[in-house]
Amino acid sequence: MKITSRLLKQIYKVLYRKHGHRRWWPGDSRFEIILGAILTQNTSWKNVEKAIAKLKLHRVLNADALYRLPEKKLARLIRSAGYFNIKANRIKHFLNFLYEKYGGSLSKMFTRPGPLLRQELLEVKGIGPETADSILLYAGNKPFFVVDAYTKRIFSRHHFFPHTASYDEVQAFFMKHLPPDVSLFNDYHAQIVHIGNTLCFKREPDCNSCPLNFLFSLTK
DNA sequence: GACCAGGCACATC
DNA sequence: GATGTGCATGGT
Repeated sequence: MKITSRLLKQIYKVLYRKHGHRRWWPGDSRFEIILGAILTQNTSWKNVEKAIAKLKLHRVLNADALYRLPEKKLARLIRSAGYFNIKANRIKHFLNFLYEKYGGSLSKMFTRPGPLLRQELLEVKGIGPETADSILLYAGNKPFFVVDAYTKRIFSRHHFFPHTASYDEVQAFFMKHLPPDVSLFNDYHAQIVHIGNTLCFKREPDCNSCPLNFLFSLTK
């Protein structure tokens, strides 16, 4: 318990020393962060950036404009992010939720206590646990640890938990062993994505290019 | 041309 | 509860 906690903190320290604070989420506004969280579902960030740039170019990267924009047009604008029909629909579901429940105000939405807001977000079609937690943490500054494919892959491969662990189990693991610090949760996830993006994923257990093998070699 | 990317909903067993 | 499938573009 204590050892795991120390190890997780140590891992973060090594990553922080190597990369500095990653300054996440990339985005100029809370609304942009939320949109990015939906657009990046199972999609590389580069493709999302193009879609966001297009929304900016067409001056619709705000709740009011997007709420009024027909879904078909939205789908065309976000084409580069992949799954564009599905994602346009998901964005519309979120906007309907935002307007019906909070009059279109993110400030109002984020006055809601974290656990309650998380529940509400999960009821929006198209917002699953990772997207909800990304919204809560990166747009709302609420201490929810974001779990993604890299987090599961890297840490299960190093036996912190079985690879079959569910999202909630993995999240509970990190939140049990780390203090509920928004800045720490913010950067920890960002660091994990960074090593996930930059290092290889060979299947050999002793591959020194694999993220945590690489980390442990630094901590020795 | 195969494989992957910062998931999610839905069907089926 | 676990497992499989569709959704889609763009980079390697």
